[in-house]
Amino acid sequence: MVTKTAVDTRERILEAAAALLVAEGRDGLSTRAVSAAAGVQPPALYRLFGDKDGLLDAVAAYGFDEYLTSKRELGSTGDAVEDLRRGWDLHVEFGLSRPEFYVLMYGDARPGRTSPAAREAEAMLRSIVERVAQAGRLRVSVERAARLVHATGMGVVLNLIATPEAERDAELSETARETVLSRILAGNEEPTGSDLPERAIALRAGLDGTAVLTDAERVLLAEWLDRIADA
Amino acid sequence: MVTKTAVDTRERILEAAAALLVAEGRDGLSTRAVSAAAGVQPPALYRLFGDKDGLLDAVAAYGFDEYLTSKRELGSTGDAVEDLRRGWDLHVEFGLSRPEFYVLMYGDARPGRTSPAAREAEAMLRSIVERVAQAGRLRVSVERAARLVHATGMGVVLNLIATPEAERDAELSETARETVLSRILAGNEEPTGSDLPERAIALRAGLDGTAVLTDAERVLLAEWLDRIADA
DNA sequence: GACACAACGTATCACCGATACCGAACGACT
DNA sequence: AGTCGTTCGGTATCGGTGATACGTTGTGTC
Repeated sequence: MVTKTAVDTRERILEAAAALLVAEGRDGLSTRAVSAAAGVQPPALYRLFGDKDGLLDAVAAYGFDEYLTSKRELGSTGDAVEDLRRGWDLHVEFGLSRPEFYVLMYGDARPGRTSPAAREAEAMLRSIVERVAQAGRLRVSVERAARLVHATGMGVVLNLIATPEAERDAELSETARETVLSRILAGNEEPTGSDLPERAIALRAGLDGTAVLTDAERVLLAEWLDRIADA
Repeated sequence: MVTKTAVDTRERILEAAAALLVAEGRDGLSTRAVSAAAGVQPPALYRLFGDKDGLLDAVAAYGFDEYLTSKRELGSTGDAVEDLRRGWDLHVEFGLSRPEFYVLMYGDARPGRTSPAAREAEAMLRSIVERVAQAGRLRVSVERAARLVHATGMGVVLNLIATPEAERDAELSETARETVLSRILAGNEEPTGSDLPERAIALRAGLDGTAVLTDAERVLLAEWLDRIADA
């Protein structure tokens, strides 16, 4: 048997804490229960994690990383937008399949504080968004796009977690995802056909102010738009 | 002096707890600190609120209701969509001006649980969304619209609260709001002129499927739309 | 082989949520 | 009117928690 290093102890504590979290919920994560389950004395936790909050942060990051590595087949698909969709879905899937860890990451909010695991997730998202921007498909700043996606995704997952499983809206995540994407991506969304009239109406409503078209063109355009709108 | 009823005691406890929450943060809300600040014995809390969680729920609802009554001038404007916007802004404003209460409402998430204050906010939102639907301006179900708005709004506020004040995106809320509204509302938003190119792009993207225009008309229309889009 | 230093384990502190139990005040019934 | 039952408020305390002081043991170094 090789020497038992500090990193081993740390890993063992995190494993025990994660198991305890799944088995007994968040309230079961007392320093005593964790130290007992890991076969360690309470002070060891404080030496390794400094604080109970430090321990919780570490447990959250541990669960998150563990999930990520278990899904490591998620590589880049070459299409940055598709990667963004996958990232969203992976995020939601993590939240729903390991709600205790997700809540640990995002749930106990305190003003001005972000858990390291949440920051990690945010950084991953940002790098994907940056690739979308480099592909020329972003229509807002990387900063804003990342924030919008992150905030919305978090809200959706927390909402789903808080909703009893039977009452959940199965399509909420997808709807929110496409809604946000339609806002941040350059306009290449698929034509649904059904909302074509709305687009025509919207365009027609703002037509008066433009100087791009001549009066005659505008009159004819308006007529066509009305036909599309009434179709 | 009139008789000191139980409801008075309850109110006094909630006031003291709310003050304590603002002054010392959430960790300061111990049963002992609250009971001492309210001039009451610890068991009284359990008689009135049953539980510490019950107390926290009551404090959250107290702070939320107090904020609502302080902003009671927010009546119906007659325009349901405008009311929805105001409701969103009021929600965000509450979260940012009283983050401790907001976090109490939404922050300590637990799987399958929703705080009464959050349910109250959700019910208010749903009634507004129902009025939007009655006005014929909703494009998805009331249920889905309400969930989408609520989840997104919550995500935005929690994100803002977690972000240090100096780094916050001042327009994040408005962007998210309009993004969600654009998804759930039927297309009759006011023309701002500046997003005319987007409308032209949107229309052009869906143009191929329509049989309302002749080929020649479509070619000319596409040309005009490109000019508008590039303006 | 002795020593300095770091890691470990015991014991304990102050505090927390929660409750059992007792006494007093109040109202109802005879 | 007097007794009694019931409900409410107060004392004291229980088990448990986060955190740490301090003695002890092991280890690497000179």
